[in-house]
Amino acid sequence: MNRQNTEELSRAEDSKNRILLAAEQIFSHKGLDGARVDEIAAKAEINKRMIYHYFESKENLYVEVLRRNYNKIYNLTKEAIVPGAAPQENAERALRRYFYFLAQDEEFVRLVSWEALQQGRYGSKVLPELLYLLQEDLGQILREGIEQGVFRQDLDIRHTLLSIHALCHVYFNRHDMVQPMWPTDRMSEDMLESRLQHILDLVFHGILSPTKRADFSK
Amino acid sequence: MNRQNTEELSRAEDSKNRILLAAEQIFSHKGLDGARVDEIAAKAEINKRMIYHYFESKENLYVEVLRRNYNKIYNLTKEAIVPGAAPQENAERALRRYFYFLAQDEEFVRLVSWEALQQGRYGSKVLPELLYLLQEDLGQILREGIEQGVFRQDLDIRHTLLSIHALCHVYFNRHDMVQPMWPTDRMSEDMLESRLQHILDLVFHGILSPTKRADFSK
Amino acid sequence: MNRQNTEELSRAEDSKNRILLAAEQIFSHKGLDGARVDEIAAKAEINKRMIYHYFESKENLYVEVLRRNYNKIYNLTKEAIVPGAAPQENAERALRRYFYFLAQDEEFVRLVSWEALQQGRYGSKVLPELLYLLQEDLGQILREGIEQGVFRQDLDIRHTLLSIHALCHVYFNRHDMVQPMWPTDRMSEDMLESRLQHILDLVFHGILSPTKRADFSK
Amino acid sequence: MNRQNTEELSRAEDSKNRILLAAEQIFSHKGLDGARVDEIAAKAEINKRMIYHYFESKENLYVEVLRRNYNKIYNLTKEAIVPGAAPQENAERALRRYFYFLAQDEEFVRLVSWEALQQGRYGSKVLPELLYLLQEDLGQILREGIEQGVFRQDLDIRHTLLSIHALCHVYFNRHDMVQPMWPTDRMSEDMLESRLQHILDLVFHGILSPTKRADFSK
DNA sequence: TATGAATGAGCTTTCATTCAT
DNA sequence: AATGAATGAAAGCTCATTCAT
Repeated sequence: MNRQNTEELSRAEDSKNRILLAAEQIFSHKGLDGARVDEIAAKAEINKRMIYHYFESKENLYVEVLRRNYNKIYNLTKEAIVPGAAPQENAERALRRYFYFLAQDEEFVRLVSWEALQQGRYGSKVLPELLYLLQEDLGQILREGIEQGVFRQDLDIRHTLLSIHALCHVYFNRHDMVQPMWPTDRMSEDMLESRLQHILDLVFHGILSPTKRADFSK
Repeated sequence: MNRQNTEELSRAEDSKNRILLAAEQIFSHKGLDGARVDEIAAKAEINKRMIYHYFESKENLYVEVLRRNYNKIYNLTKEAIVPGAAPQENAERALRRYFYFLAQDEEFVRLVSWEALQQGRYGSKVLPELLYLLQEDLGQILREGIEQGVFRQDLDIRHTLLSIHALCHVYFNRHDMVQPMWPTDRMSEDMLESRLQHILDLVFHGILSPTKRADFSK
Repeated sequence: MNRQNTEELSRAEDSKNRILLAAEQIFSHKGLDGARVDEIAAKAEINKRMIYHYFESKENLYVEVLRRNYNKIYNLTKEAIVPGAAPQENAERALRRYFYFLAQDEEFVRLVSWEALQQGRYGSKVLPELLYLLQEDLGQILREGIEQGVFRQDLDIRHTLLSIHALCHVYFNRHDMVQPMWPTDRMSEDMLESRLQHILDLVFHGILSPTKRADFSK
Repeated sequence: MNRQNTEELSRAEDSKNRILLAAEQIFSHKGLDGARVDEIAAKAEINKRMIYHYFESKENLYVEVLRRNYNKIYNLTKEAIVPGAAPQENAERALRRYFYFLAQDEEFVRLVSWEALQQGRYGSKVLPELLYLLQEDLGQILREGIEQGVFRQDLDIRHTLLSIHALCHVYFNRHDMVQPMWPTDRMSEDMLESRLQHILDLVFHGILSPTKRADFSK
């Protein structure tokens, strides 16, 4: 009985998962309005009815997909911070981790972007966590760096966080711009690393404290 | 007869314009799939039938809106370049102009973003112009700066252009992130200027050539 | 222009009417849940879409049908009352009128019955008018009759009204009981008149005041 | 093994009963079309599948519920007839019994009404029994009364039976009319008794033979 | 006997598009 | 040039019913 229950449960759990996975792909590519429930059902290889059984509505399924995705970054940067390490080192580690997380999961990037355009109507319940992450973890690194005199004293932390976010996302986001700019495969190891290096370059040599640089006469 | 024709024509022009304006607003806020032809007709205060008369289909109207918007930046940065002026000065002028152009026309920003997510399916015919602008005009400034030794010799122009784009757009794009980060009105003069200053800071002190800065030991 | 408008309007009005008529028939026979929008559209010889254009939802169409039907009895009994005439005469006239109104419009009877079973969920907004009619008009006759000593002093007006309603409706309502009880056509002139006579008999000789009858020892 | 079988059987009986009870409630409130199999299963606290196991289909379950209900009145009035008692006394006893039977089991009333509206499509197999009851038992009393000269010679038995039925049912049927007419609880002891008294009054003083009343000049 | 998961057919509703004037 | 009315195709969603265990 117990085993049977377990089996049953796992079958249901499996179906739910297949739906979520299919939905994730389709929502991330076509958005909420562009996605078709039939298409999701077909991709999940399940009867459309089950989608409503498990998620009640298309909109709700979308929110669930969002929630699942936002959860992915919960523990992402936390681990990146090594207490006692140099702020610059911590920052680079966190940034690199963030960048490669996005590289690994373009669907996440796209979902976040759809949400942004839809004015966060659906994800607003789950978005704050993303901001929390950026502001608390990455922000913490920046604050420490400023205190220790490694980063510029006049650094605007919030703008900097937004900029880091932008510099990473744009590469995965703006498919349409990136593709025509480079002949190489956008997602090749080399290309990724070169983009990350550019970001680190840009970010650090903009945020390094004046004492680290002799001439800061703008 | 002639006068009547003129009147008719101008009335027609007017109708067409009202449709385009209404469409622009609605498409920019809801995307192609989210927009409703009825809504556009209502906003344009015109009979729905006229939309098909003038534009043949919803999709076509969308492309027309895109084209109109991409045209806006044709002459944007060209004027920003003052031949003979210092590259840094030219770059700042162009960047400022670009940033305030976006600030003035958020609908443009949003339309471009929708397009990006839709994999440039509709705007692909018109997008190249945007890239042209960035690569030719702003890119030209960067190239000159490198040649003149003002900007770093190892600067990746393409990445830099993409980054500038990202740093500007993100502020108008990610409504959902920006709003909760600052208490002040996102579009107030002060906030806009502070964002622009941050971008200039970040960009320049990352791209200035090593000779301009004493210590560039990365 | 004006004529065109009139024509257009009447065409729309006509469509709306066709929908209402078709809906009335189908709702009255199958109820709200049993009715199919497709069936209504087919019967109205109109595109299903128009139903939603004019009535917004199936439920709303149902309410509209109810309203239309309840309106039918607005002026029904009012005209039956001849001021100054004997209460018994007025009552008979009103009752006869009511009975033949139901006979003429079985759909009305059925709609009212569906509503009753659905606990007046949809018609509750419109039902009060029906009650008003019974209580004000027919009730007025009864009150006068009591005052004039023609009807029993202890007559419960509300119960009597309810009973009159029941005695009339049951004949058109309980198709399933009536049909097997009589060999003749339920709706033939003779049958209708015999039913009405029975009702009048039952009602009057129950409500006539004791002074009109020698022995009222129950 | 035997005991287990017994247990299984009684458990089965119990399940069947729970289903029937739940179905009765839901069908009586929402009708065949309005009822949901899921809802019935939930109310019966049983797996939906069992409904099909025991009853094969929703429609079949409905018929079973009807049959069960119609059976309730089998022996209802039979016992009411006391041979040799005065017809009026017997009639009153039967009528009272019928009225309070309905009062006790409103679900029965509602089911009968749904059936009537659905043109007796499903109950036609079981309805005759109800008619039998009325015509045989109550009808018998009326016939005796006429023979004995207690009831009017010109009394139409069938119409009278139909009327009695209507006068009783309407009170439990037309929830929507009754509720707004009285401030008191519709089902309170006082209200029920007052309704019954009204019916008896109405019925008897309409059907009592002329010899029992001094003046029957219609 | 009992169950959780699944299904297909069909429902209400929506939408871009076209007809008739 | 302009409009109100109408449409077909397809969307989201629901339901009675059955499968697998």
